[in-house]
Amino acid sequence: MVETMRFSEFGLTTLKEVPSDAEIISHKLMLRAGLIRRLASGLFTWMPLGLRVLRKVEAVVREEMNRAGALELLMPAVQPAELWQESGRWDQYGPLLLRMSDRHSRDYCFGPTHEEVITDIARRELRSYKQLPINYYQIQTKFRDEIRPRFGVMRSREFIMKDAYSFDIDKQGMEASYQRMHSAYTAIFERLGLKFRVVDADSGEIGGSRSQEFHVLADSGEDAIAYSDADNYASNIETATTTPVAAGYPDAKEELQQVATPGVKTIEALCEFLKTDASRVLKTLIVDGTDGPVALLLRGDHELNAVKAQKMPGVVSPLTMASPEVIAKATGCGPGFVGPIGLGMPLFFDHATVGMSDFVCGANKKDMHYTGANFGRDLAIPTTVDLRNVVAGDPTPDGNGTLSIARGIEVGHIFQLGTKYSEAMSATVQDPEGKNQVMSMGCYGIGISRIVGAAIEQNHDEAGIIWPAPLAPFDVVLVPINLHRSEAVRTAADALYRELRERGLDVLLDDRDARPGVKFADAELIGIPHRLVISERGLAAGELEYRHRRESESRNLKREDALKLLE
RNA sequence: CGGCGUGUAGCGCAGCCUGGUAGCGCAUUUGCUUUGGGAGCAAAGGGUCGGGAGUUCGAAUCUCUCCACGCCGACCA
Repeated sequence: MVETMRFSEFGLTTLKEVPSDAEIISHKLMLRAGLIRRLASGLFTWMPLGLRVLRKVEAVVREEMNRAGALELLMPAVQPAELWQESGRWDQYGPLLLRMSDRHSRDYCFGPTHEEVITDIARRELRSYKQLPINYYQIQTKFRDEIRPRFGVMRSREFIMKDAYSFDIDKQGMEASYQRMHSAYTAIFERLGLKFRVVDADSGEIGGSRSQEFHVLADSGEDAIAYSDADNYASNIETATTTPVAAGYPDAKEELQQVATPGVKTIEALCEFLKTDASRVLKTLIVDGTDGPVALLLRGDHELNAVKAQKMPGVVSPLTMASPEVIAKATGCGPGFVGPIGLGMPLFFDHATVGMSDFVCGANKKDMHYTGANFGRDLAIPTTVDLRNVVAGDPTPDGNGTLSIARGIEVGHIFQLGTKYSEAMSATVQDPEGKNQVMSMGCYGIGISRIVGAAIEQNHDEAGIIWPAPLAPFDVVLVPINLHRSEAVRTAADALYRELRERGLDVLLDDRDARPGVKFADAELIGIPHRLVISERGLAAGELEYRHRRESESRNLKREDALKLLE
């Protein structure tokens, strides 16, 4: 049966008004253009038009993965708890993991990722180093019970992901496999026509050593990335570092003084109250530690970086701010008035506190702060560590460039896992000497459904979506004017429709008995790259009116020239 | 998980304060007119007013409770 590409039979309903819960542009446009419909929080149906786009993304990903030598398979979405207990993640993963049990009260989860399953496959299938390297991948529905699903398919709970897992005999092999995926990912995002950037990243829950993220650049992105074109440095803000600008400490000019600051608990309020700047305030954050609370000290205008902080010795991970009760017990005052002077707990000072003098900090007494505090006099000069988020203008780690900050949507993430899972689950092969070796793994994800949203964030205008050609649900839309009244238009439209399809193009024929304005508006909303208008007027002149979705003016072309343009 | 907010026709909303048996726009259906940028006129269909309980002669409206959804926060001294 021939696939229907006639608008009247396509079951597409577009919306003039947007459901009020849509926040970002891609979510709004996906609903208006009829790509998706929401079922429940974080759950979406892909409607026929949206599914076509999703399939196009999959096709590109699949082609490039195959080209890179990866093997496609399909694992179950539902996974037994035993495997997760074996890797230790059943207890570690937390509420993001959707757990369930069957009629025999056996525990399962809906897979948020598949390291355990693939490692189980690998330890059963792979016996010899001769079978390596090998890279398995799948395109699968995943479920993560997100704290707060939002932005449509960008942060949904159920989503489609391409995940790949490489197995090598040793670290060198793993690094080569990783590099191959790095290249494949670069090829994928280039082919999809998206502006993206590769950045260093934290490996988080998954674990392992090296990891990099692929970000589609968009202001609505949930991640901040720090980069410098001067020396090619790029990192997620979670892991971005800078060079400590190690100045000495200026001599103290002020005396240490206690001042009453009743009810002044925030840096902002403190600056207002004391008429000073946040950069002249030392802020003290108390977090839970393995042996009681720990203090983290930052310049007042800097933000704590949780990923860095939870790596400090004695700090619990994930990072948890100490409760007011704990703070009161440890400091004798409530939150808002804590300072490092005379504070009896481990102190970690951020690099950027070096060089602070005559600063303001809490006095460890309710409603009191110190002014004129100085290192070397009021408290010892500390060794400093990296605790904060970098900010625009900071030098790059090697000091050759300056950091800029951009926002991105994480669409790909590649990891060098090493032996974390293979060791826990005894995934070994025999090496040439006949000894069992634990395999080295890599894992590589691409958010298929998220890419659709990300592409729209990057490609739209007031009228609607502007698909990059490789993602477009249709290549061409035919808009016949007065189709239902003009025999000539109908004949020409049908002929053109057949001819273009024979040439292998995805053609949408807008055969609705609607006014031209309605058809134009819908064609623009759903973002088809090429538009051909067929009218009696044009036919008389042997011409078709052509307009590319990115162009603002249409032009009349001879039929043959128009066809050539679409090749 | 905490704070705030919202649930009334497929979608967007009004009505709720001050209780009296539900309305507007878009969409849908029919007819006529119109036909190159989201047409006009006329008519029609479509609602357990999120669920339950209560107050009342009477509840979309007041009270309680549950549910769903959204926004903000969970980075702060």
